[in-house]
Amino acid sequence: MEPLRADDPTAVAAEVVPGRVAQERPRTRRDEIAEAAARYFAEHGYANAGMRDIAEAVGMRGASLYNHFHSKEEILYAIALRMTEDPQADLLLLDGEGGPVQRLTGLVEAHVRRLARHRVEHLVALRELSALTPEHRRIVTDYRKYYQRRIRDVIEAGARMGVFEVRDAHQSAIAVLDLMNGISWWLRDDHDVDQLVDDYVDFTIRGVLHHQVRS
Amino acid sequence: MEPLRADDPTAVAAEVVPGRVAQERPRTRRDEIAEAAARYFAEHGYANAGMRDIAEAVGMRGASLYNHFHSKEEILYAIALRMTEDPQADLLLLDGEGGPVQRLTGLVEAHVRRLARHRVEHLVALRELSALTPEHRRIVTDYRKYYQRRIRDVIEAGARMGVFEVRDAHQSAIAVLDLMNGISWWLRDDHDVDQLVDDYVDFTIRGVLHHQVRS
DNA sequence: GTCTATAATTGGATAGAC
DNA sequence: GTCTATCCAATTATAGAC
Repeated sequence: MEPLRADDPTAVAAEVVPGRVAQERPRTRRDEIAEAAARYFAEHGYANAGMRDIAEAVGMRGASLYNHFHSKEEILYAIALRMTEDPQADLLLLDGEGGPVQRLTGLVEAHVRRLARHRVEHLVALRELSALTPEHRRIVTDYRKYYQRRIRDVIEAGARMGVFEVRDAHQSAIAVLDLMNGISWWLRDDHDVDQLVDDYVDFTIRGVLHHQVRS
Repeated sequence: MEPLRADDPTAVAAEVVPGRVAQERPRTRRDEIAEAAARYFAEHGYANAGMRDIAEAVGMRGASLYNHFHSKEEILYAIALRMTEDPQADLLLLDGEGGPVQRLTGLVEAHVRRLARHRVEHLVALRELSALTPEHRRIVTDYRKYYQRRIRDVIEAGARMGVFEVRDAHQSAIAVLDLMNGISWWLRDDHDVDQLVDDYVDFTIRGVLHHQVRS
């Protein structure tokens, strides 16, 4: 018989409809562990992190972690899931006010700000995908694909209206995402986030998508 | 007493002066193992690859690998070193003919083509940096910093001449590199490389760096 | 240089008291 | 829910024959 444990994160994932705003939950012990683990994973790599290391970082013994997570992989999954699930809420911006330029600009801003806020978790989610179980990896990947598809669609709409100039909206969407996600590899805490946002709106909207600012 | 083994890759690294063309070596058994390992690392992750798995992929037993490498980490290091050392040769293009635009265009082309040729090794070198020993990681990182610095310098030169329009050459160099390196995460073998090169020259030179093609 | 066999250690996970 | 103590599986790496 399976003992009673913390909720399976898979269940949480199933409840969230892409495009819906994720619920703000109260900060639990689980979250605290996941965050400490993310910091450790980011610095030493998932594989080089022992359960004892993670436990120490949060001030308990290795065995106690199993009251909050079934396994080490589940900790990683919780991190990766959060970093792919939460951004789905930002996709509402693509149905918001203005045309494709304003909408996508809003999404880029939100994406970069969120990434700056959760730099380590974001890095871990990107880099350690291959450490997830196939099932968990699939769930995370599906979210990512949906997010990318939505961006491609705005780009396509903008291209049809003549505000973007692209050869292939799919390829451009990839470029925009790679550009933004690259940030998590080198961002430091002392970076000016507003400046960062400005730069990346410029790189993506005016750069990759060749939007001409009308004067 | 240390037994006689394959050359320490560190020694190879020390011989190469950044900016010099790396020697073309005859294809050794070591290279064969490293390539097979890279494919396995790319698919399953470095940590999930056992020496037995790598050995099987190349048609031998686990113990036999130790005739070619001192450790599993050394295999990874050989891969990572090759993927950071070889591109240094392309930096010669930055001292070549034409102005900053032509020179950097040439480098982007070379970079993307090289990346397409060695997609798996490139991905592994990027993603598994944290699995290297601190010493090895430092060597690889130093090469990368030098490469990035050289790109920043051409961008700065182009900006001074008015052919590029950038706020901060350093930040632009990062964006250009992130954009290109992102390719290794999603590239498939059936991709049209010429098309890819055209797209990424456009994304970087005309996009990120805002170079206006004079008509 | 490759093999079989095995040493040695790490590290995820569990048992059961408190 | 946290602890101590421990199990046990996996796996890097070595020994020594061929």
